Amino acid sequence: MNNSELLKGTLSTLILRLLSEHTRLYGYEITQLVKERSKEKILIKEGSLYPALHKLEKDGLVISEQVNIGKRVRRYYKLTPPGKKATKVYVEELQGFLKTIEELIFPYPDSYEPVK
Amino acid sequence: MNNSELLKGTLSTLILRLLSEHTRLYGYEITQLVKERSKEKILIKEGSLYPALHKLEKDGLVISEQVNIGKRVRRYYKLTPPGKKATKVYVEELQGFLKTIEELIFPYPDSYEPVK
DNA sequence: TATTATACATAGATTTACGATGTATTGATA
DNA sequence: TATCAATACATCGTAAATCTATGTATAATA
Repeated sequence: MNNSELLKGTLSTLILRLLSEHTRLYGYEITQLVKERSKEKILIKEGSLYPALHKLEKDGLVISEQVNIGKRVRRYYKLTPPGKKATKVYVEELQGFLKTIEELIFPYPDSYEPVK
Repeated sequence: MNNSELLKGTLSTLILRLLSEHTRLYGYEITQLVKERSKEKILIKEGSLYPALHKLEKDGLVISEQVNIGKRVRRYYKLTPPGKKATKVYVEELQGFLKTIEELIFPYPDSYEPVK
């Protein structure tokens, strides 16, 4: 068990959520943003990020735009209208899931009766 | 995105946690317990549960004991001493992760400055 | 000049949960 | 009594997601 396992299923929601609070973001910027805002606890690897971004684009939830910064290439991503709707749905789903897991993980009232 | 993806990485911790609050549990009982306590929101499938239990046993975190109930067989699982320690570690790790994700997902102060 | 940071990308391995399937007993009900 | 749902175990093959490792290249800094 490690963060990478726990991260599964939450990464795309996380990306969408971050995009929903910024006009546009590029890959490296996302990794730094997550790193900073999670206090180094979540470090998204390129091998996870780029495939995830490509999938989001393939699914029409984000669109990308290549920008030249000097000789360097930067690919900016932003939400599409369907992406904005999906973000709302996914975030709510994730919040619900987190709440459910917390209720299961944290101590609970002793109302449980074993299956007979 | 669905619960099964979100569940990844949390299932074994969930099982360990439930075992830490009961002397012993058997497979089917665990599915029902999770179903009940999650208000039907998390339904653990046999195809997930048994491999997970077997892995926990292989790793020495739980031990099982076969009990005959009439002609039917029941396999009870309980924590080993290392399993108890691991439970504590995993649960804390999961709680930390949930907290981190929540902080990332929920609205945050606008202190962020884009990477230059 | 060498190293670190920036910035993209992908191939292959690993992990994990699920769907489908199988076996068998028990209890309810038609 | 026959049938179906619930109980109870298990495994195989698949799909999805992330990581490691690797590669390319530019920019900044020591």
